[in-house]
Amino acid sequence: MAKQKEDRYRATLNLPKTDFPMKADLPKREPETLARWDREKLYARILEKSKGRPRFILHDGPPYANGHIHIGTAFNKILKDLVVKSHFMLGHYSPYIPGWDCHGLPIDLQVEQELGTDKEKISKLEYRRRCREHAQKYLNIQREEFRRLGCLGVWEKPYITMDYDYEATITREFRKLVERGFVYRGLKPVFWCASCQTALAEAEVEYADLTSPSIFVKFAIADDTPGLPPETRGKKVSLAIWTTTPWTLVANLAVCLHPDLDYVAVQIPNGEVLVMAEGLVLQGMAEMDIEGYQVLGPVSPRDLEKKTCRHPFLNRDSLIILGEHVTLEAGTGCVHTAPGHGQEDYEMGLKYGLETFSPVDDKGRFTSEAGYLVGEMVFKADAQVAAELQKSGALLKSRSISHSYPHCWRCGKPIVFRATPQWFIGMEKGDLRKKALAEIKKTRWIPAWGEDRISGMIQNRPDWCISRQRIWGVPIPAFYCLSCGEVRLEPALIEHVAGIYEARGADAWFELSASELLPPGTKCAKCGGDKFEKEKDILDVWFDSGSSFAAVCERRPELAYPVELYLEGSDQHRGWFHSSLLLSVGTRDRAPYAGVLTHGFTVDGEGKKMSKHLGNVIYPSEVIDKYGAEIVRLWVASEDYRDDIRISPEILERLAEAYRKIRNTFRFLLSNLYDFHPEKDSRPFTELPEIDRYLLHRLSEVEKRAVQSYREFNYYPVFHALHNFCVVDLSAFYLDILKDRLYTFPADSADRRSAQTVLYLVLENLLRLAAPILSFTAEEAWLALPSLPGREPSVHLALFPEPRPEWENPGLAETWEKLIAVRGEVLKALEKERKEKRLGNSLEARVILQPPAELKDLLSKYQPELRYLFITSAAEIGEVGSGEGFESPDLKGLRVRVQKAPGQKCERCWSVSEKVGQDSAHPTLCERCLVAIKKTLG
RNA sequence: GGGCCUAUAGCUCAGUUGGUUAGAGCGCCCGCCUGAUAAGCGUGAGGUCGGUAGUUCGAAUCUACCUAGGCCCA
Repeated sequence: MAKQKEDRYRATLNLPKTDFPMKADLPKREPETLARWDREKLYARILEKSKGRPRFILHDGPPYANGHIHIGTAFNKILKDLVVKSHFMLGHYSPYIPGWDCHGLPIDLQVEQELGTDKEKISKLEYRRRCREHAQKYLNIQREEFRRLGCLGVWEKPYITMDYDYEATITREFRKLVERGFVYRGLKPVFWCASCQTALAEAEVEYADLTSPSIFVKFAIADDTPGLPPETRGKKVSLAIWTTTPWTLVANLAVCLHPDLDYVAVQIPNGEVLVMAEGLVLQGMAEMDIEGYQVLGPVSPRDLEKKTCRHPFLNRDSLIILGEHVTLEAGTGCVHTAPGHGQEDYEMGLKYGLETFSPVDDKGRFTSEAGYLVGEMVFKADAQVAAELQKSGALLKSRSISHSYPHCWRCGKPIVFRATPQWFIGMEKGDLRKKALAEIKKTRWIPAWGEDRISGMIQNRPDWCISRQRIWGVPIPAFYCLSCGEVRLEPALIEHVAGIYEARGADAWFELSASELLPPGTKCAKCGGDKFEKEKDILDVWFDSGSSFAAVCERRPELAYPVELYLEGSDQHRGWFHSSLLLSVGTRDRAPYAGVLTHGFTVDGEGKKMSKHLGNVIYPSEVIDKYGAEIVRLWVASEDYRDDIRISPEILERLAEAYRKIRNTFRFLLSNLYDFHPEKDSRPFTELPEIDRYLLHRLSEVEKRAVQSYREFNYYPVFHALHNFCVVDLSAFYLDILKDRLYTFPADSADRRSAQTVLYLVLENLLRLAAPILSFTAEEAWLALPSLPGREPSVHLALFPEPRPEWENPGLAETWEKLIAVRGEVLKALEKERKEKRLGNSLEARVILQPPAELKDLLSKYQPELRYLFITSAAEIGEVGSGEGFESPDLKGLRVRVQKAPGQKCERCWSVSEKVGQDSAHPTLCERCLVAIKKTLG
């Protein structure tokens, strides 16, 4: 209590007081808050409280249960949390059920690698058990990582695609598609390892240099084919093609030209004519060692379309087709096309109705369809094909080259591209493509260009190949008759299997025999046989996650179908949005969502992709350890997610600074509310001083802006509005001016209580507005608010502030904005004096204003307020001679003179007054403080 | 190579239907205060709007091309 001499009156001031720490200590405090939320079952209470309100469902896109989360995953989850929390506070029922995608290749491959050669020793069932374990392990890890970010949701009961129930639903959704006739079996080329006798996924293929034959071959065409120049008449004309896989010529069905490239007919010394792309003549002739050739004239590729050429050594024709994939990079511009042996070839084959011809068996040997080459290994057949070409005179040139070629990552052998039977969902069946496109139009895409993007993809995509030759997934529930080979893919049988899955999961497919999986007494409809074999393929994982609207939204009582929003990165236009749309349209004739929001990808400070190689990777765990999850949340809220999202040490440092400013503002507000009881001390709005009402006007503007932005899923305007309000309106203006009133006026005076009324309202409302973003800090400050019965025990149980029309006062705002502009000029004048070393603290000053005509009335009217507004000891209206004082460059005609304020500095309030010393009992106090302490001391 | 998208001060963002010296906050420089103190306040300096060429009386804002970057295909 014993104050120093110069602090005699300190005890009579109402200085700020609070336990709310300036230092956030987020990495330490956040886990404590999370634990408390857990204990108090905060999320259950939120759901309970909002039950019955209009639903707003954000359906979670399941991340893949593999590895730790990265900064992009964190961004995505926090963005979802902003949507969900803000919609709760907007007055919705917005339950969030997180999910995980558990089946699929990445886990399958990882488990396979971990097993190494042990894979051969264990059963498929045991293998799947290990995959399940792996998925569960990472699901648990990621769940903790997501929770640590402060994201709320039903974490104890998420949806999991490997749950038995979910697996049964996948199978039932598949059944519906079968029922509706979307599913068919067809051929499609896949990577095939002849040594392992297995199909390979893209990820299982490694590229390495390989020496291959490089041959140029003639495909003869009639000399009177339209599109050829007249000079070719009577000559032997051929399309020249180039290939590095001669054996695939056996399966050649077409030669492809680019519709828009220039082609020419070239006569070579033996009198024959070759057709090739003009841009490749020079290079091609050199490679074929042909000299002395002569270009006869242009060839029109479009005229050649659907004409035929002659297979070089088999007794059949090949079709001439057009494709945009043809390039001038190598070869001749005429591309040998074997639909059974190449992806582009396959697609071109579909387009032109060619057979997916692939006369090669599992072991990489030609089948009888290949005629005399039957039984021959395809790579070994290269030489025989070359010999055949030589014999028929179609071989232009043969040499060998070294190039990059796909190899099996297990056995290291070169692989082949080979057509195998696969299961498909037909895009044209039941107008699937058309219906999907129509549904896209009805959906709200945020940003709007998402519509073009996904429409383009749906427009151009081939049929969906849904079969995968792996183990870790949901089996395709087809059966094959062992005696006649007939395929059985029937709704009733599928439904039977789905029923089994409910109790035992899809493992049952591997555990039970075909007869155990089929209803008793099932017989082959064709041959009457009763022995069946199970399909070996599983479903594409996109089928799993794409079924979530059925497995989750329709089945969880708190959710519904369709939902309001799907929200993921823009890669999901090809992924989850896409598969969900096709499955939902295929089974229910509508999109599963009313809206789809996409965000960009996280990149570094320069806008470059993050990679270990570049050393620019930022890990969420590191940011959390250094700054806290709150800063990650602030980052998510501060960036415009429509574009790529940048993150760098500098960005984080800036955000940490912005955070400190906001936190300190909260703290300062709290520290001046220690003796304020909202119920009994609040002053009526109409009796508040003008500046207080002006501040509430500003607050209502910020509220409107922020709430509107939340409604539109725009978060960075909220961040900017809150930050700017704290910095500009509060810290630099209102609070700075208010200190005098808060500290020096009697504690219970109307003036001080008015100020506190505003501070309380400002803080209480700012915390609500900040809560979705600064979930930890808003809660911490909320709990430090002066107590008020009936207030929600957590800020996350509160709603956003209601609009306050009575606070809005544009006329008042206009007046005060003018005063603030004058204030700015006065501050410049004061700063000028300070530079001249004539002034330190502004309270040493008296300012004299000479206003221009348009400000004269205003400033005269507010003259008594001005000294407080400027935080000087006096402010008067008067004459300032030209050339004297400070002339405002912005407010034309405003002149400001700064003088030393006359009198002495009051020991208590520090302002300078000529009336200091009037009372001999308090010789160091000014007139204002005399009044104040008499009230305070009684 | 194709589809979709992005490009305003060191950072995060504003810039209505093209029209006076392109704005805000932060950061930075310098200074003040010491009753928000690992705080608070103030002044100031920084962009010609990714580049080029057009349309126009006039463009950051419209068009074309180019460059850089991102996602998805190939």
